[in-house]
Amino acid sequence: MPGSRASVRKKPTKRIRTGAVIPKEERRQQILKAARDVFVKRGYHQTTIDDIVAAAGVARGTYYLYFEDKRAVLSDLIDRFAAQITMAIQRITTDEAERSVGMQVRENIRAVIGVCLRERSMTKILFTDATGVDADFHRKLSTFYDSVVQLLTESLKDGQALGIVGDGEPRVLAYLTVGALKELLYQAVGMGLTEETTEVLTQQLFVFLSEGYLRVKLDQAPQRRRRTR
Amino acid sequence: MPGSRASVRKKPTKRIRTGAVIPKEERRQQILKAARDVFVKRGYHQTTIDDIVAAAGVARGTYYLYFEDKRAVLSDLIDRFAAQITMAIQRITTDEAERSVGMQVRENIRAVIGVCLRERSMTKILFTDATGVDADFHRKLSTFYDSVVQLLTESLKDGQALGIVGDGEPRVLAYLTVGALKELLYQAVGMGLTEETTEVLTQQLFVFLSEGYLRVKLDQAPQRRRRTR
DNA sequence: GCTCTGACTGACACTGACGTCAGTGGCAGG
DNA sequence: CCTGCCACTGACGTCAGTGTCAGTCAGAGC
Repeated sequence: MPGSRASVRKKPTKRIRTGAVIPKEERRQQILKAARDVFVKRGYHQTTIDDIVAAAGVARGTYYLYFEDKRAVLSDLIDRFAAQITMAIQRITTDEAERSVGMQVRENIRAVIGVCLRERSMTKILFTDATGVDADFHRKLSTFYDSVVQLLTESLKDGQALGIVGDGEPRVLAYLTVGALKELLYQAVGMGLTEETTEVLTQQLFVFLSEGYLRVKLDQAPQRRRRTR
Repeated sequence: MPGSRASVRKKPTKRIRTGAVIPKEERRQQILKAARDVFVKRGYHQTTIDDIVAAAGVARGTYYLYFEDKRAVLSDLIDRFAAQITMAIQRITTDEAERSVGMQVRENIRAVIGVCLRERSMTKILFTDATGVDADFHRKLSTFYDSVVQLLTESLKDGQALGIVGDGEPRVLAYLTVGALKELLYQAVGMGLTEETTEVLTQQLFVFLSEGYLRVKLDQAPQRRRRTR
């Protein structure tokens, strides 16, 4: 097989567009941005490398100078987005007097919603494409989710010890919370809601976490504490 | 191109396995079941038709006798599953005295969780693969979700009129509820929980919807009713 | 026993996406 | 002006997966 590729290559047509020479990192960004846009429009699985390079205005070969394959761009995009979300979350403290726990919780909700509404494209990609790519990718994603859930779970456990959080399996409560938030964001982004609605959504979720919404008497099932009001 | 396929076909090797002749519908089920199992194991996008027919123990050609393409099996599987879920949900009535609204809500939660834990594979497929297949499929899925959300939204609206449901935008509350349930199910299935945990999960979600879990004073934000306890 | 039917089979032709790499040209340094 | 460098280009070979269809065979009907 060595050297057997002695065939004459047709010279690459006439004109070579030769995009302006551009700082490395900038070109990388250019491709990432293009990929993101195409992913949102067509969906990750429907997208081909050709789609991406066409959108980025570079040649197929250039793409492979910056990324291993299609997964690599997605991976990079998700990493950055996950980092943004992680950074938006602040660990809750009980000792600092100026910001009550309630305020801190609210602040976290607000921050996450803010990031997701600011990065609408990425939010959509995270929820609709990042899932079901392949086993490796799934592991990566799970790790991210787990870290969020883990943090939340611990906070809830602490909260329970302090009587700030009602009872229930902390991990389950964490899932319920994250699930509610995810769906809210997914739908918000899908409906085209922008950053301006952050406040409203934050409030709704906060109230939901604080008091639920069912005001109903259970006549037969085991009655739980506090049904008076 | 017409007739140009005049080449001699090699006779299909020696032995033709020729699976027993079997009632049409049965064979269809056989393929569906095999597809489901493979989808769960490899994920929809990683699965090829060859994987499916190998698992089903039929020939490639047979597959195309029963399904248009790969999407078609998935579509069929999801349709059946969606139907099961839809049927599990009972519209809530306020007039019948014997089963309180609370019980009916609980019953619905229990039923949905029951179906999903009984059909673990399908639950996993629905949540991890059904998303991001293609535009048409996405529309189909959205229609299903929307019908569920719509039903829930209307129920919540009715509930608010009766004072059974706290205030808040009904549609948003519906999203929060569905989101919480989805995540709970996804994680439960992922952790290998079985039908036996239905009761526990139902209880947790019900309590969550009834009273949330945050028991915290908001010192600065607009105070909402009922913070005493 | 013979024929006819139709479910079933699997080799084949085809396609579309992939990753490569020989070649191009702008530019910095001599 | 020349030369070497290197970011960039795009045509090419490859291949995995698809859908088809000529061919096979089991069993029903005569």
